[in-house]
Amino acid sequence: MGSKATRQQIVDAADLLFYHQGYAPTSFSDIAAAVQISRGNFYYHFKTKDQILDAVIAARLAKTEQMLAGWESHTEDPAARIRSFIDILIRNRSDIERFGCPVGTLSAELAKLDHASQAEAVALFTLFRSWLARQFTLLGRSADADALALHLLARSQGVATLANAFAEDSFISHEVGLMHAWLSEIINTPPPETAPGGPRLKWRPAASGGRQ
Amino acid sequence: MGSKATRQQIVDAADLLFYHQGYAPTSFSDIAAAVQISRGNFYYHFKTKDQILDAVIAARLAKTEQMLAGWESHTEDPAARIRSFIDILIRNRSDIERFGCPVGTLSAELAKLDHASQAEAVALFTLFRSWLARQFTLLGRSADADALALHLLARSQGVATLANAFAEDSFISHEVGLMHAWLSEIINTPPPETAPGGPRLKWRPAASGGRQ
DNA sequence: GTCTATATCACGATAGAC
DNA sequence: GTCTATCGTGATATAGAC
Repeated sequence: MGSKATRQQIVDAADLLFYHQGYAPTSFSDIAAAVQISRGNFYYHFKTKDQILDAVIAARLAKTEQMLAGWESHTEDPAARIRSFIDILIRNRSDIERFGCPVGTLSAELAKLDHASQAEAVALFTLFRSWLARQFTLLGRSADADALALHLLARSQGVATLANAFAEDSFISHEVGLMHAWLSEIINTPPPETAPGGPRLKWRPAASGGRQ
Repeated sequence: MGSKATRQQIVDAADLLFYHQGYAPTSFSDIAAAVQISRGNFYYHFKTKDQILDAVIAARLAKTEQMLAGWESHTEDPAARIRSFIDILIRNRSDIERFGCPVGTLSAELAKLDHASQAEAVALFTLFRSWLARQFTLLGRSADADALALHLLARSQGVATLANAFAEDSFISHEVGLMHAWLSEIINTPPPETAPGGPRLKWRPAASGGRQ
């Protein structure tokens, strides 16, 4: 087993533990035990705990970029891409009910700790924010694309927080339904600061080429 | 200075520190330093850190009940009461941008810690939830009052989380505007599972007695 | 009720053998 | 690259003087 494999194992284990337990409460011993290496060996790969955090955030950024790129390549329809985002809440439901959203809870924890890497954690949010804003722009909402992106991000964050607190059966699916309805209304509503009858959609469904 | 005063000082200081730093990262020394007493004296009032947490949660519950009762006594209009809830985001904006929502962040942290008092932290959410549901019931939405309460709670939680991450000028006020608009739409929309023309509002504004 | 002093332990981090 | 052994610190918590 090479060094890269061990380093990767550490990052993966830390990623999971930071999500499940939080950053501050997770000790080197916890991570070392999960990877089944000694604490001493640990310091060959990372000098400080902060370095592990940075590596975990970098890994999450890369993984998230990959996911967003995957959604973009999967369909040309910006609305369908946004629906992929909304449905994260469904796909990750059991994890969210137990541990909340990995982005939101890490950002909140680092903010309280006044941690130097908080800005990098927020970059994870920015990744979603920019990507969503791009999709809304493609839908002809360039004027308020960023506001719509923030709104949708906030909605999903709130659902994650309350699902974590209450973990009730139909709450997430109900709220996801509301978010889909909201998106449909956005699509069928003229954008702000544009006279009715003006350019409505920058994106139009292809005649018959769409997968869906 | 009597013992009750010292105990109260400890609870107040712990309340603030748990909000600002989080529960786990806050040490006895931090609290003792804030109250300016010795660590030894500390243990005369609280045997364990968990006991302080319980006292802090109990204090928050009492304070929240008082706040909600105050809103109820201030106006008979359930919609105005709900607007008081929404506007917390405005009133506490600077704190929320720095530390997030005290209810949501504590609940999330205790969930990750698998802490025994997590249920009591969730009780804080339940306080708002039941209160909001009662107001929606008064508005004639008894069929979906709880769902509306959860929805509004989630919206405000999401706004708090993103305001904490980004802390941008107009985000909170913009989202609060959307929440007010949503409430107005709720009021002017026939409730579900009730035929149009049926009972719409259980509460009606007084002929001229209202303050607003 | 408040203090000083101390016990005990886990933490992050280092040194050095292999 | 991995290990054992260990240091220094700060944490919770206790004991006992005042």
